[in-house]
Amino acid sequence: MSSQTVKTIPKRKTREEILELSAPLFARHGYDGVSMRDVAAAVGLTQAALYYHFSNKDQLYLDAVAYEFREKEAALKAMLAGNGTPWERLERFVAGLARMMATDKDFLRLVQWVLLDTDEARQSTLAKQVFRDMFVAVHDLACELDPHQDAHLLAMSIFGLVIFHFQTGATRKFMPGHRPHQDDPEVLARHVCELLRRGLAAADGEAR
Amino acid sequence: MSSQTVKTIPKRKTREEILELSAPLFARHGYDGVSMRDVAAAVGLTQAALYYHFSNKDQLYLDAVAYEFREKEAALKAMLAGNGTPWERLERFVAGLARMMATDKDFLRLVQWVLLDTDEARQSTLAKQVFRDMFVAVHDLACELDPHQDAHLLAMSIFGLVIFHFQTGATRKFMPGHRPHQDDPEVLARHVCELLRRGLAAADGEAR
DNA sequence: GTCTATATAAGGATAGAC
DNA sequence: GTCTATCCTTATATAGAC
Repeated sequence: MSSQTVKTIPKRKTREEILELSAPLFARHGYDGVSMRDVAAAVGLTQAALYYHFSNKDQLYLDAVAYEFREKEAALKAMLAGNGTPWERLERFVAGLARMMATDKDFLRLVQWVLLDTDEARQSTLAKQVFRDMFVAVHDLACELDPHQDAHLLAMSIFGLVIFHFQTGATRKFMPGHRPHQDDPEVLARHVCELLRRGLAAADGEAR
Repeated sequence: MSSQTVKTIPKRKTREEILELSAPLFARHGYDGVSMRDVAAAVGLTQAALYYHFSNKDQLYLDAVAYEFREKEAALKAMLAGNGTPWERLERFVAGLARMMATDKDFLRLVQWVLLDTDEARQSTLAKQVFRDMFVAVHDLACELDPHQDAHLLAMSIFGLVIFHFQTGATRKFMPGHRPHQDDPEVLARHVCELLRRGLAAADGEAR
């Protein structure tokens, strides 16, 4: 029945599929490490078809990264929403961020690529788009936690404490004192929160 | 007079020059972002000449990174040597690392590229070669600072607190609360040491 | 040691049929 | 929307002269 072309249903499906399948490629190999041929092969199309959906490789990359980041936006915001004391919210955020970094390696790697990007325009676009909201929220939280500190530095330190552990994930296992349970995001979150709360002062009265 | 060929004098000069000039290129654009043509142009040779000194691009890259890392090794070790209380040594190290990261952007970027490398062999080689000695020293220092904590996690946190600030250097200026003096390595070092010493407990008796 | 010239492959991108 | 076919550029690497 119905010889009429049923073209209203699968509309725009391909474009999203391209973004979804190319994002992991860019995450693993970076912009220069992925060719249009690679993307086409992953999606199951020819190169030429990609140019129907995106004007060029740069645009495809930019959209793929933005797509991946948009996917994470809701989750990231949820971590910082809600109520409770500043410390409770900090603990919730640190635990959530750690869990996300442990779970979605591609997202972490895309962040790293963006940080290494030398294209000013591309970097500022993506930075503002992804990092800014996130940073603002943590920045405000930092203000509440300790009004006397530099909130900018403190917010960055909070991110760094969590993210750096996962950035070094692959090389950490060659370092002394490594034990598997340190890869557990909950263990890391506890470590970070404890450090933020009291520093090293918790220990016995070691020299100053 | 000696008609014998006097080949002992200018030996190996070109090879080192290639390494010295290509390392900044790889630092800025990564392995895939630099072609043999680029390197040749930077050194003032033709592509073909590069293959006299290195068997292929991979080897050139590996040697260039190792060369750059070896250059930094002495400076890094000096930071951790010497005597004093653990806290004094920590402060000296944090300040030195911050200054190095602020000064030598190329070195920082090479570290980031290595962390993103998906080639297991290449990564483990470089990681052990550069990071390990460094990490061991900080790890031992962490043990002295607080024997009750996980020294592995603590050492990584110390690195992360310093390095992450510089990794985000280019994007930090788009974030709220940014002021130029935060880029000063001394300011950062003080912030990090203060955080490590007392955490946020320094503030007034905020909740918990 | 470095050059010129070239082989061979891979890359981004477009034209035009269907 | 997707294909085939193709163009042009850039890339790694080698051969052989000097």
